[in-house]
Amino acid sequence: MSGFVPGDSFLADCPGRLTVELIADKWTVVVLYGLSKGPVRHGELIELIGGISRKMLTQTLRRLETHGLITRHAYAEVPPRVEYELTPLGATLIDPIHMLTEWARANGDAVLDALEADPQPVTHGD
Amino acid sequence: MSGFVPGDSFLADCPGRLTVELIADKWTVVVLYGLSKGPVRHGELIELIGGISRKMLTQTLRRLETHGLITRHAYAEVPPRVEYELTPLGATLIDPIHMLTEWARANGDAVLDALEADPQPVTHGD
DNA sequence: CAGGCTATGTTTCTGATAGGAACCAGCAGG
DNA sequence: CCTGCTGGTTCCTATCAGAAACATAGCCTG
Repeated sequence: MSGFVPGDSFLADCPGRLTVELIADKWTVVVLYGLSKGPVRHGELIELIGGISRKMLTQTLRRLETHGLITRHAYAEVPPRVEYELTPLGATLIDPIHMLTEWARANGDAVLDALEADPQPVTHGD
Repeated sequence: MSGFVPGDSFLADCPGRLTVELIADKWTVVVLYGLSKGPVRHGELIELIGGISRKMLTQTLRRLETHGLITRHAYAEVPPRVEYELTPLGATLIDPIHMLTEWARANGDAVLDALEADPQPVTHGD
């Protein structure tokens, strides 16, 4: 192998690995980013994120809630108002998430550029 | 909204957002982590990662390759030997990835703990 | 008072995707 | 000739994502 020592690896069935699989998700990262500036409403997230359906947003928020990363505060008003907010635990995720998003912002063009340059051999295509 | 200014947001259809969706993926993060120490063979990744099928690994590697994050070097030997390695661009992802994995390693227990504590209302379950 | 509006969430249906297992290539060795 | 090694692909199915319609529940309008 390469330089992996037993205790170093989260590459197995362990809490760390499961947690990576929890947040390493298309919508999860974006939602957490959307919550990184403070409490946000459901509808605000829909507009802010763009492209996510209500279903996926609710589903993602629920998962984060049950994992203790965000809280859900529903005000008993009409029309309903629901705010989501990072928990202290969830707040510690802001830094990693921001590093990722900053990297994407900085290198997004290079990545898409490489994609254009590679006309994808299409090994078994057609 | 909260504190999002127009230029700040990657929350739209832009290179940054697309790139986040590229790497914010269950296997992608783990594979990149597996490659972070140097060139690794296909079979090594299978064992190292654990739980990934050859199909998903190949698929993930191909996607990373076409996006310019890794290179694939196939040696014309028998039995075949194929090594994957981060490109310079891909290497700049190590820091963000490691921050994420370190967070997961540190907080994995807390996350799973919260999951146990929340017996998930099961809104429409059953 | 009927009907529409609001914001959140759920249901339904369908197309895409992940996952597993079997199969393929190509050569070395018994 | 048959087996094994390694990387990769194909097939099939269970699961998931996405879109759109429906549900709720009170307020506002006509």
